[in-house]
Amino acid sequence: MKIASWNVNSLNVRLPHLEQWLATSSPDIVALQETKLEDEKFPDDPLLAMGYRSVFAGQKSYNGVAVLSRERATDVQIGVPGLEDEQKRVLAATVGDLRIVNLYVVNGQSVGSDKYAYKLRWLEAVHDWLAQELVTHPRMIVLGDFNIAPDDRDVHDPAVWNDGHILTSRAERDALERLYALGLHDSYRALNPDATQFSWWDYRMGGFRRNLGLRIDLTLVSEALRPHAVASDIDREPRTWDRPSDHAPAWVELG
DNA sequence: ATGGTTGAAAGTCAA
Repeated sequence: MKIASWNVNSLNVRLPHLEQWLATSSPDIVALQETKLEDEKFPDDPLLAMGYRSVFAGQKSYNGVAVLSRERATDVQIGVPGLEDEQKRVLAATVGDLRIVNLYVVNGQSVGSDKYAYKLRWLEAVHDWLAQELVTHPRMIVLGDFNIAPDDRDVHDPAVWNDGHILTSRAERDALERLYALGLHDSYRALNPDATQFSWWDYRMGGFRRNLGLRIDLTLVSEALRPHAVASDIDREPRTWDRPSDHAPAWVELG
């Protein structure tokens, strides 16, 4: 059972890449972020032709999340209950005996900005919600674009990506560690303790060519699933394709 | 990293 996350940065542009990647990687469940598509424009027909059903929550131009699955998804939840947020960043669904929580975490722009404050508030709301959700759904995978690099192993240059920097600031990492404290474990790091591999490279300044990346796309597994997580990796190949997303797919395999 | 690139959209905003 392979479960993946990919920020596609416009599903309209990236559908051919997604199709190619689905054909070769054959995941069972895929969480997509930044689809940037209104729901009526979601390409559910071509995906269904490849054997994937879709549930989605999108908007024009920005944000947008979806879950693709070979098995039908049920109990779809859009957004965090009780959190006022017109931005489509959260989609949860049950697939088989797994609860899938797809997150497109707020970027935050820069430390101290209004968007940074929004990011931290948003993460706190997600934390409180997931604490409740885990009671009823112990077999949970929380995955997506977290827009947080967990520690120095996850950045190309810790001197640059430090406490003063967005995506690596202490408060952001504290928020991520509060999710860990719920029993949500970073499967990639648990299975690859010494590896440095990135999931995002800035389009600018030849970021990918020079491997100036961060690992910000995460697949967290709940305590009940941790013993079943047998492999986790990042597939950087789609980042080499023509007109790529700036993110690569990250995945976890449950045995 | 005080620049630069991409996407959506039609001048900028978000990342």
